[in-house]
Amino acid sequence: MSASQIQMDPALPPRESWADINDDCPIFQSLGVLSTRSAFLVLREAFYGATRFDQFAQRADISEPVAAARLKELTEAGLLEKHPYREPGQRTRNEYVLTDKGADLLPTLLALFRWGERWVFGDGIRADIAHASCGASVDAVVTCEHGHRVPPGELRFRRNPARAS
Amino acid sequence: MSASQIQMDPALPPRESWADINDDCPIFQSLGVLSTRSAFLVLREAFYGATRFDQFAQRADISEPVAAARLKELTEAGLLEKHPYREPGQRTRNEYVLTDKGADLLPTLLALFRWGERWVFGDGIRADIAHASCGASVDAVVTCEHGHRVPPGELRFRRNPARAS
DNA sequence: GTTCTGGCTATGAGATACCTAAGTCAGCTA
DNA sequence: TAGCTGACTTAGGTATCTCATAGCCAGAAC
Repeated sequence: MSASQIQMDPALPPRESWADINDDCPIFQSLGVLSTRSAFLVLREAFYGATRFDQFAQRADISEPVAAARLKELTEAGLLEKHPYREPGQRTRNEYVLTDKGADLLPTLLALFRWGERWVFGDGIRADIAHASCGASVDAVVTCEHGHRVPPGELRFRRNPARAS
Repeated sequence: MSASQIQMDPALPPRESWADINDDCPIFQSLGVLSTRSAFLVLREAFYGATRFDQFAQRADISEPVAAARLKELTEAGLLEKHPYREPGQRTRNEYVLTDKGADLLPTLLALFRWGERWVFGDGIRADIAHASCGASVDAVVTCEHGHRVPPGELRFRRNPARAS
């Protein structure tokens, strides 16, 4: 096997014989909410500070019906929350803010961001996300609970584990 | 602004006025290859050890035409490589293996995996990915180049930076 | 009351993604 | 030479995603 593959626990049966191969997979489940491009773009804008309907539509460069559909889905899925607010002299409006569940997608978005920089833009860096207090660029780094940086070849998949935490 | 939003460099103009808002965005560019559910599933199986056509189709639980289309796209995009090989008494076949570019999506997939575990499965953990040499669970952790673990509130977005590296 | 504006909603059409079922094709086996 | 098998490909249909355009509605402003 190549160094980029995840080692499978030798005690596991061959993958072909697993039941519910997708229903039991957290990646597949995550894609339930995130299967469309516009969902990623709406979340991107939420992280970049958008809260209002027209901001999402305009900044993500998606049509209003799509923005409405995505905001509704993401709200129903618990990634965004609708908060009514009122500016003086204006009627009540809703703003959409990230919940903890939505905010927890930051490592995923950041990993995608960095991958795109490295492999699509290459050296022509157009933007950067940095640690505000020290100025260094950030990335989503594969790390174990003991704080080790883990190279791909040292990953092992196992089922129903007794988790160390 | 909420603690989950990324701070924008104050020197930047308001986001509404940015040109090429998506063309310049590495997330958007990454979604060019990864906009479908089946692309994620095919990559998942590549990380789990699939190399042959029927393994991808069966293990990802997608139809053969979709598997063929995705393998072709991912190969053309440089995430997978086709390698002819031959087992004794068999004719030549192709195996599909992750390139460096494809393997570099591991943090993204892992981040999605962990998010699904936390927010879809909750405590009913069905699987785990661990550091083989120490046994601890791994995650994709937002970390700066100086090694700091960076909380969401301390992220800052900036454009055309002089990168520290 | 009439107008205006922000925040959606409705409609219809085109592209994409997926499925099942059937077909092709190379090369080993008998 | 006539299967057989693994690796796709083709055909045809449904569902989903997206767009552009147009409409609706609440609540100021006038």
